[in-house]
Amino acid sequence: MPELPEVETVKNALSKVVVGAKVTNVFTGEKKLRIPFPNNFKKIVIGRTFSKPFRRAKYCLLPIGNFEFLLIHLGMSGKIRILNFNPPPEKHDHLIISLDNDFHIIYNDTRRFGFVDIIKGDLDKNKIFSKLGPEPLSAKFEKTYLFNLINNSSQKIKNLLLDQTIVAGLGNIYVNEILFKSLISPKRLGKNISIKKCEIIVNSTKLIIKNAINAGGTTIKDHIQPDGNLGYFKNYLKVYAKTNSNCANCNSEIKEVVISNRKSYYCPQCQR
DNA sequence: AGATTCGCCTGAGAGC
DNA sequence: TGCTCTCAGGCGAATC
Repeated sequence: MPELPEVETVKNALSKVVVGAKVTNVFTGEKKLRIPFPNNFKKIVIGRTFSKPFRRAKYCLLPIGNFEFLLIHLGMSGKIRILNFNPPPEKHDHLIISLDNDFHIIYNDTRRFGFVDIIKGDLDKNKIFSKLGPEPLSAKFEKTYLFNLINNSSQKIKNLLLDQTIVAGLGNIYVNEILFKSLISPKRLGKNISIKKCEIIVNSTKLIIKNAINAGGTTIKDHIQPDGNLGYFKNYLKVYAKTNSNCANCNSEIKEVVISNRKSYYCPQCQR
């Protein structure tokens, strides 16, 4: 389930092979992703040269020209493989981009919640990107910013942290871990969180996201790094999918509860 | 307008 | 064994 650290891992891997490389061929599968490939996709992409990829929230952007980008979103089950030979398409391979340096970028997505698109123009004016909140690792994501956005809210903190317009890139796994580290219940309402607690949340977020990036993301079921390795942050998870195991702090049982149709895992003793 | 729910999709795993 | 059911969850659309 690719969240920010998983996409960061993908972006870093792509950066090593695509910069300065020219697209020589493009394969697209028959099946429609969440958004279909744009018209003339192959025509647009073939012959283009990539410059340095970057990431915003859970999106990976590969510049292919002036204010023009190949946009990749991995959805739930999207994976990138990078190979130095031209592979026959496997099941759920939806896109293969062949480069003049003999590397091949493969987009594979079992559940097809992801998409690949081409966008143009200033990102600040883009429909997707203009709405996103700050990156969790940026200076803009700090306690006063968070406090001002949530201190009138009757929504649960779990939902507020998943809201991409508040902070961009967090998903279910990391929000569970962040709230555990912050000792705050996922059910606590935004308006009942002090600025001091906001500071704790912000610091926990930055630490967990940094550590997850360093570990190559989290492999629960779907995520693999583009080199085929797993994401090792799974080894550091304290609560996510740990129902009935023991809390690392107090040894009492981790509980699960459904909030807005999504599983939350927490320690009722430690998290208030 | 803000909050909540639904639908998209496949495969793994549970239960019978 | 094989069928049916449930679950995973990012995100935008639909609905309350």
